[in-house]
Amino acid sequence: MPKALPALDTTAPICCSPLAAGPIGEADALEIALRLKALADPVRVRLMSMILAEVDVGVCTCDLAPAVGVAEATVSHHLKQLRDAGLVDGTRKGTNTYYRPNAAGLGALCRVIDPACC
Amino acid sequence: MPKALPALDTTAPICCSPLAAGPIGEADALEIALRLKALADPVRVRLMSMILAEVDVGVCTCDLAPAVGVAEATVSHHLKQLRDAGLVDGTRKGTNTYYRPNAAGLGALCRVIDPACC
DNA sequence: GATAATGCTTGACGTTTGTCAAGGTATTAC
DNA sequence: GTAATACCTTGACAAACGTCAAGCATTATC
Repeated sequence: MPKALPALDTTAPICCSPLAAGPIGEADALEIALRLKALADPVRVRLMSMILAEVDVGVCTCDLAPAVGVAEATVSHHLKQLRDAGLVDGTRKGTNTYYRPNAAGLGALCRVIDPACC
Repeated sequence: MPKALPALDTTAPICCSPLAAGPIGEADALEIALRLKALADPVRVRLMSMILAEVDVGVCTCDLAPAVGVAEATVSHHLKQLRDAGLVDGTRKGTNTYYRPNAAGLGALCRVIDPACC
């Protein structure tokens, strides 16, 4: 019986010692795990790569849905998770919502995983 | 109805273009997602931090289980996932199995997420 | 206003995942 | 050889997740 995971605000970039700095507490582990989980899905990985590829233009849901081959509602659901994890930003322009990568969130997550990387 | 994820050999470090290099295919996305998923759990994040902290000594299951507060069988289950994802290595010495981080696997995963990081 | 288009939310479903108890397999010590 | 220790595997159950259909909000166009 998995204990229910608490709901947290993960929109801000993760901010704690890197894993290699020593054993971390339950709270920090949960913060890291929630952000990793936000990216740990094939569809979301592909969405992220498309958003990163069009960093200067921005991409809307209607473009992403056919590109990954799932329903628009599902894409919207995935984008919400990426947004809640602070990995992408969405800005509305007219009827379209354009998504861009959140460099701070991605970089912070990367630094936590492997401090030797930077 | 989520389509069943195929089983892959993910013990080798991920080896494909970083996300920011452009839209990636389904196969690569799956490879990345499986490795991220291996780390996307609070217990596994804590286990990883403990293994990283004792990189020169190595840690055995019997030490890890009480430290994270779950049953030994559960720890073994988590360690298997980390091993299958190529993030840690386990070597048996007598009755104990000692775990060490797999720097190549961790570094490669990090590079895929954020190429600006290295 | 009225209509159409785009994106988000809700509900339902089947799959996957995390957890532990119980049993199994080596390896060491006597 | 026997007993004990350490680890892994299997089975079962509950929680979480991915997917889509249907309906709702918001905005643009007429």
